[in-house]
Amino acid sequence: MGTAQTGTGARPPRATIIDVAREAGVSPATVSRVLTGSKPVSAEPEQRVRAAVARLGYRPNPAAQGLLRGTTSAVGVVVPDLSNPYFAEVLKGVTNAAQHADFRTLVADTGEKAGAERDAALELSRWADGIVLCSPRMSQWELTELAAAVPRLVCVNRRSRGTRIPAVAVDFEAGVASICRHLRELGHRRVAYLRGPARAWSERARQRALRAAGGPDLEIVQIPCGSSSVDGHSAADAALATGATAIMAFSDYVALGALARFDELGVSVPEEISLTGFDDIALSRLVSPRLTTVTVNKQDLGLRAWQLFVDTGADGIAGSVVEVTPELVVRGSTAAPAGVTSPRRETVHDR
Amino acid sequence: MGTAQTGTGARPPRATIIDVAREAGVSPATVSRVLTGSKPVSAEPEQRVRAAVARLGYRPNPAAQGLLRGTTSAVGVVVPDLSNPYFAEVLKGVTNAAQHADFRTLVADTGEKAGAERDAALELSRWADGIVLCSPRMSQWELTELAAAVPRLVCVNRRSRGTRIPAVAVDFEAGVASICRHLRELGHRRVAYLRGPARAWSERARQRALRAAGGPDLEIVQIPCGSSSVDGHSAADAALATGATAIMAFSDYVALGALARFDELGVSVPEEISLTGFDDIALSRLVSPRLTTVTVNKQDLGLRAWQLFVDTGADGIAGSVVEVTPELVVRGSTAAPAGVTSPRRETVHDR
DNA sequence: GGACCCAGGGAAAACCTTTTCCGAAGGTCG
DNA sequence: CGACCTTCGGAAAAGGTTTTCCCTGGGTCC
Repeated sequence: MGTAQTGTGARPPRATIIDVAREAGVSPATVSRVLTGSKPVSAEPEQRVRAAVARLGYRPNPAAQGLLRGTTSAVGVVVPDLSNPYFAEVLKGVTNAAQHADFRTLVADTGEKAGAERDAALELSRWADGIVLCSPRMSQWELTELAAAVPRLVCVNRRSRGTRIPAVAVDFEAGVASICRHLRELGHRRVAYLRGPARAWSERARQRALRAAGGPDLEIVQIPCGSSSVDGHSAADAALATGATAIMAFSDYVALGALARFDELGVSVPEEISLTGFDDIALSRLVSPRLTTVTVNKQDLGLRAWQLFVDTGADGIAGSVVEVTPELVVRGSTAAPAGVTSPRRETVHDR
Repeated sequence: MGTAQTGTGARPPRATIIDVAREAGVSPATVSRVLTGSKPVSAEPEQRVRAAVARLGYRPNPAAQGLLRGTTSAVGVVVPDLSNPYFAEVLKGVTNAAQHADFRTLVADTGEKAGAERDAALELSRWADGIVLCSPRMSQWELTELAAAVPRLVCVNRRSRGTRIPAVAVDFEAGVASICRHLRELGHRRVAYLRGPARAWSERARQRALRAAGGPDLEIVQIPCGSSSVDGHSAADAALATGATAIMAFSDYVALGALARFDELGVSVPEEISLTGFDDIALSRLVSPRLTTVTVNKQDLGLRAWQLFVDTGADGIAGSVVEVTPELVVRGSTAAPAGVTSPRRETVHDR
């Protein structure tokens, strides 16, 4: 009785617009007009068409529509690693926005392999009207070439100065700057920085910020590290050895690894050493002490990428870059260094 | 010089198979045969075709292929919440397997709204050859009806006894049983269970296991809770009030919330109370103490769902159900209750 | 040397929808 | 009352690919 086929066995071939037309006693053109509203249809045939559509459970074949319109109503999202909650959140942001606009989302995971990004994006772009490329690790040259080959390309967390590739990126420099300011105000003078992957664009942005923030009243010691929590775990000892009173990690993940190591070593945070992260992932609120970090709304990042995607005309113009300013959130993992009376300002909370 | 169009301005319309045929001096049929290998083509024309394809950067239009073949080479994945790393991992498993088979992955996020699942799956199924439905919250009746309306439907973590819907599910009962055994062997006699969402199928499976495991030597006290870490945080006090010596949480997330609460209260784990999770998410290894839990390979879950998807013929037969047995992993959050000398078996590690 | 068979390639249909073009009918204004 | 305009709906083409059908040419066997 419903529209759904509840039989278990052979599935009848899907009804076409011709079946509907026959059922309603009109031409296929009329059915199309009723469904798309491209041209008005008088009430009586419209009724018959709608009834026939419901009766047959007809839904237009997207392939045929796509063939004719030359457009797919889909957006492709390419991420380095779906296991990373950061990218999962960005994907969610894009998907939700796209769903709202009746767009489908295609997803590809490159497994953190820079070499796979190009092919994944190219392949996905056949099935989509454009691509959202998250934190691409590929070279600048490769990216430029890709942008020319893909109808619409939007980058997340990768700005390329020379090109006109639309991008939405966290303002890493502002984030690092606010962490540095926070630590300096607490009285820290020597900070160890756990570096991210050298090839990552966001790491280079952080380095720029560190050069600006470092100075006579804030010495920054660089420790090679990485982007995973085990990297942070391994690098923690070297960071301690520098004699720094605070450690600034590349990301929350890295910071959590370091935190686990300190726990093993019996080094108490923040009493003996302060620790900061970056990104504000969900876990950072669950560990003890809760992590002082910089928060970025990852779903918002995805949403803005979508908007950029929409704004970018099908002709591929528009090269706007959206910067998202992250916010410092002070929690329990930072304090004044031992021997320094904490400055009496309760709300260091940046805006 | 390369195949990619590096010009910045107007994008030329994509080359069609007819352009290639003209360029190679053959018919479109021959081009198709070269590319699909559907019929042998002699060496000399094949060379010309391949050269022309490379020169024009031709790639077949998937919409046209889909229209003709009646198939999309895509699989849709419907998840309750992409922010949940659990589902992100399952998605990754499906995507990787699909990528291997030259399939695209479409994704939809229902925002944990059971009412949205049906429509999302139905809509996605227009663009895909089938659907992988993760932890559906919808009613049994609705699920059965959906299975009839979607070409191929595979469920993850939801078995429905009456129907022949292929499914891959964690053996929650075995997981809960192994946790209970572990706690009993440590000497615990009274355990508080932080319940998951009542409507979740996996919660009902856990209840079955608890009924089997509970008995004179193991009393289980049920505490209403939920599935998020804040739920665990809130329910922790009630669990403590029961006087239980161990707490079994619905999931790792919930357990982490409870752990954070214990930290606030100054209740030490595992000395004063033992705590267990379920799922073994990445964070569980980073907190202190590290969480005793049951590990399930979420990507493997996705991979097996894909295999089931492949096995399920286009005619929709096959109703096999794959059960994945989770493994107990003992870490620092469980110990013998106070006053009980820990039984001397170092490796309680289940198989 | 002739007949038959096989392989290779071209023409055209089919897949399903949208949209343009056109024809017919009805209404309105002169 | 007639002519023109408007509105509605049908026929047909277009969109790009695959595949079937068929034809031609060359090789082989008798």
